[in-house]
Amino acid sequence: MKHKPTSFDIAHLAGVSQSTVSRALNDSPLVNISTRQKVQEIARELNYQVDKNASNLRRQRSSTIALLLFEDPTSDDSLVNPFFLAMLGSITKACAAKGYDLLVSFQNLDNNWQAEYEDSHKADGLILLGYGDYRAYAGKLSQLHQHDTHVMRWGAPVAQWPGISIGCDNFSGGQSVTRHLLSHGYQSYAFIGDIGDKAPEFQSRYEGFLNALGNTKCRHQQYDAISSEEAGHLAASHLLEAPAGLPDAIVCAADIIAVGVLQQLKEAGVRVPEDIAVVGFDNIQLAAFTTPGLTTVQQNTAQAGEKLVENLLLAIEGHPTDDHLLATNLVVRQSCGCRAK
Amino acid sequence: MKHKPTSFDIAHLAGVSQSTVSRALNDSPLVNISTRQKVQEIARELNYQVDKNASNLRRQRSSTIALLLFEDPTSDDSLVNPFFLAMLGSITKACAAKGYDLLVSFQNLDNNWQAEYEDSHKADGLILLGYGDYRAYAGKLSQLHQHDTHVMRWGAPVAQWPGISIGCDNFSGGQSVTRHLLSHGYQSYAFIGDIGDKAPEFQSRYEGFLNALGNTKCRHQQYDAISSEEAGHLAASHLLEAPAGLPDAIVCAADIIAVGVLQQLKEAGVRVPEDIAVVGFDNIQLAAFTTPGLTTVQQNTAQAGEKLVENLLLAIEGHPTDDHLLATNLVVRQSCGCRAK
DNA sequence: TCATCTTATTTAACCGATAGGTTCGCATTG
DNA sequence: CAATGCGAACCTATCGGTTAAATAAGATGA
Repeated sequence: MKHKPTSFDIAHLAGVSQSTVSRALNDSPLVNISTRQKVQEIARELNYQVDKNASNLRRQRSSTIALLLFEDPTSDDSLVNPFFLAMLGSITKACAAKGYDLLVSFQNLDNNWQAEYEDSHKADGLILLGYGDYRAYAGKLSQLHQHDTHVMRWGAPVAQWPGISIGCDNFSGGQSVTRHLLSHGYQSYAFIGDIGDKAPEFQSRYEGFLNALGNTKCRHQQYDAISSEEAGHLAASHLLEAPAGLPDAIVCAADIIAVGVLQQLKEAGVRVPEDIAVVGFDNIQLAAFTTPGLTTVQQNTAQAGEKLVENLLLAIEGHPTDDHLLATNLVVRQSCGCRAK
Repeated sequence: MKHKPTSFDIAHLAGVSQSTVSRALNDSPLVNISTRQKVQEIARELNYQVDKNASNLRRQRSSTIALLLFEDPTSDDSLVNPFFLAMLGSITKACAAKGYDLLVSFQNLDNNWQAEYEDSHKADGLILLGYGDYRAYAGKLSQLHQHDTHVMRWGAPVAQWPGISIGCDNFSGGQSVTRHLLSHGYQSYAFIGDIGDKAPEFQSRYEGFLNALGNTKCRHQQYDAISSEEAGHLAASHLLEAPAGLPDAIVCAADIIAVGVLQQLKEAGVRVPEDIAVVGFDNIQLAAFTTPGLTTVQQNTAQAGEKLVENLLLAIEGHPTDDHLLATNLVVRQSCGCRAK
């Protein structure tokens, strides 16, 4: 057998027409159960596989989703990435469960995603996973939206931005980790992380932080820092030099920042958690290996992937969906002052 | 304009036949340069994109490569993964550069990859990226080979296994890191890592280790360990209990193992590198954050991705290729005894 | 001037599966 | 006995390109 078997080959062997084969393989009730089985049997023997391209062409859909990862070249991706890998894993699995394939690509903002993937029928919809300076692609988003592309974005919902997004509940995450610190009895707090428009996630975390402190008499301050170790260094040294002295606890908007903070404190001879508590956000794998182990907030990536895929498929089928927030999970280690396990 | 523009729409607008449009868009010299430009101009205005499915169907190729990640459920993937993400990044970029798309999927060994991807014309070839117990899929490999699937595998070449593989030069990597330790003047060595058939990479690293020690009078021993932190713990405690006492230096077959070793040594009150040197292999991101920083061997993932894609495309085009080893790069930190930067 | 060769386009045959419409055969019913 | 109903399988147009083969118009040469 030199050439790949087609449905005609099966039709010939089964003594039926080719269209009957197609129906039989799709388990159509229009064809008698016995012929159906006979056809399927032959298909199995021949190792027959329907040609995806022919099928897609005819059905005008690809049963494929494109996952676009876009990165801000200025950010240190080697430290952020693991989170996306976890997402990738859960997204591929969710896609597979729904019978969709996943096309993955790293993108820059210049590309015309709509044209590249949806117009060409390479994919039925897009999932955007990005990090870095978000403002850069707000314009892109509205463009996609205008084209009626089926898009699902990972990240915090932003009122001004068009389209649907799925993200973790940064507010309650920030709230719960702060409450945990409060339960230790700490009186003064510092939040390290940008809270401007370009970092909506950090902003929500900060709001959760503020909300938790709410009616307490605790003092608090805030320092800017992008998502990087260096920014953590810098912010920590500012804290160390502050005339007011160190707070009891530091809430970092991201684990990477916390890692930088821990290093800086260590250099300065400040002990964690004896002298000061430090917590992060993200639960990157590194968090389990810092000394002391970093108490942090974990995002449910498995659920995130499922939700993204699920809602995207709904959108493709024409059902309207809405933004969605996923619950976070407090991961307690030692940096908050809890005893070692 | 309600429906997606097709080549017929362009043909109509340009006043030429549809086939001329197709040729013009493919920059065929068969069509006059002026009509070519006119057609391309119109296509641009309409935001036309060729339908990938139609094109693929006719050309009998998909311009897509499938990347199959398969994992051994017993291994702790959260620690191994970052390496694969780096590979993923370089592979997507290499594919994009060659005009190929990348389909990504996590797989288990039961699936019929050949049928799933190549027979269905979803992809023109496969790249296998796996870890864990390699024996499990040796059989799978020969199956693929029998089917003449176009496959490229990441990993050490194994004589008995069919198919081509691209891997890093584990031998010279093990050799160079061991030589570096020798330059510190250490006299006795331990290698931690499995050296059986199921871990061909570790085996090569071990051989490099032995080769470096070669004619020296240095003593050396070896302990089994799979690629996990726990295995590192265990091996280290064996070392600590050994009547012969601790060696001067430990070469771990993987960074994760080294991380476990470092932890165990720390608990036992053994200082690194003052009392004993420890080195790893892989340069996982964690290696930069251990205390002390882990000296290790880095694999060139960017080059690896390129080579995998390049050779796979060659295979698809029918040109025979051969196994390929990539150079490694020694990353010196403090755990080997070198001063802090 | 007519035959010959280019060059530019068009015609038409696919690629392989899907789905709407139709036909065929057989059983039921007025 | 002819008319009707119905399930099962078949016929055929179609999806949107690609490309070999056919054709038309224009240029070259004897």
